[in-house]
Amino acid sequence: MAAYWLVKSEPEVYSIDHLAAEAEQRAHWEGVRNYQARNFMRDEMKLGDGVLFYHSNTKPPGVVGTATVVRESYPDHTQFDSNSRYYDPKATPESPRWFMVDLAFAEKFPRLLSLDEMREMPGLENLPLVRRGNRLSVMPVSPAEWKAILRAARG
DNA sequence: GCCAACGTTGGC
DNA sequence: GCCAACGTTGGC
Repeated sequence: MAAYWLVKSEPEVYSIDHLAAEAEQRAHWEGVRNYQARNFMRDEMKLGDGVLFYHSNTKPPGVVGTATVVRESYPDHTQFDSNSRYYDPKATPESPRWFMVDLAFAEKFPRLLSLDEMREMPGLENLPLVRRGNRLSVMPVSPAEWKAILRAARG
């Protein structure tokens, strides 16, 4: 059975509309530079998994839609590119440190489901997103949480 | 723009 | 291997 995830992105950098506008509506999920988030992508995200798309650093922050994992993990090429803001001088092609998956656009919700609303919803207490001080940019979502969020966001 | 939270780095 | 300094995230 497919698993579920949530990924964060600053919409000014990369929004769900950017993803929907890509060729074939799919893109590399590059630039993740946190080990815990990387491990989820590298080891656990599987083809066909569902992904909640969250807009951070915006007013208000919240979940705006969903995507699907269409390619499992492989090295993030931006770690080798000294011109990239994601360059990592300690990474080599022989021993890559950072990984990414490919995501395809699936759905844009009729409205943004805000972080505040999710904090009020029963059943999301264990979602890292709603925890104070949380900074994880890729996190697992349980089937029950997924269902509750979709129901609330679709109205 | 501020700043709390927290992950990472590097000196020892 | 500890931990202070530092940098980043991300809500507000």
